[in-house]
Amino acid sequence: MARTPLPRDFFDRSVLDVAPDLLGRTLVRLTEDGPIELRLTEVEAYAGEIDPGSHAFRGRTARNSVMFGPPGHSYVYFTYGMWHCLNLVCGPEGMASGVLLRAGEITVGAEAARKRRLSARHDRELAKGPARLATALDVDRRLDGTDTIAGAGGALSVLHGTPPPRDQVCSGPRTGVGGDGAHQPWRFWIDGDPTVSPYRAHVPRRRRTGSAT
DNA sequence: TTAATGATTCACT
DNA sequence: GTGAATCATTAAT
Repeated sequence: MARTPLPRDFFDRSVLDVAPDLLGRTLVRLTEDGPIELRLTEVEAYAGEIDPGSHAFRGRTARNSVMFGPPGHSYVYFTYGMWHCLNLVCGPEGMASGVLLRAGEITVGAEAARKRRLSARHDRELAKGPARLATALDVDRRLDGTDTIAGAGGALSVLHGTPPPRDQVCSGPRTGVGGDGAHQPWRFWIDGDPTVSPYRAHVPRRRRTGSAT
């Protein structure tokens, strides 16, 4: 049961139902170094065009077009000049909602993950944060739009796994999200898990160039 | 331990 | 031109 792939129906629901339900699931990434498996411990929901924190808030663009497509596909974006982040698109199609995969525990293929995460001092830091997770699993824009329901042999898929008891699922404000959507408790994590990333409030960035004062 | 800051490319306005 | 769903490093406590 635990190794049964999640069906398309799983993702074809409200993102606020899918996000907490993804905790404890198994993400499988087939790399050139072999399979890497990850137990999801932290996620965030982004509710499409009604959510100021979502990339889809200002409508469809070349970058976010996958979010407007069918559920169960991956949405990968590039940010801060060097990092990638991995999302799973939720339904219904056209809602442009998705779940950001923020952290997890590498259960298979830690050796392959370490090769890409040389700064990690402990294995629990391999995927402790969304950009670290993407780096550890060798995820970049080439995987944008990948269908995770394609089944075994696909570059990316999600298995049933072992979800935690309901009372171990916590929720709170999303990390690094400012503006009107900042207060929504749309971040979900497994209570007490050592691979969950630390919360960081949104900080407006100062201009690089420009005069003193 | 926590807080502050530079890195570095791309998409969008 | 501006700012970004972040990370690694350094400095301060």
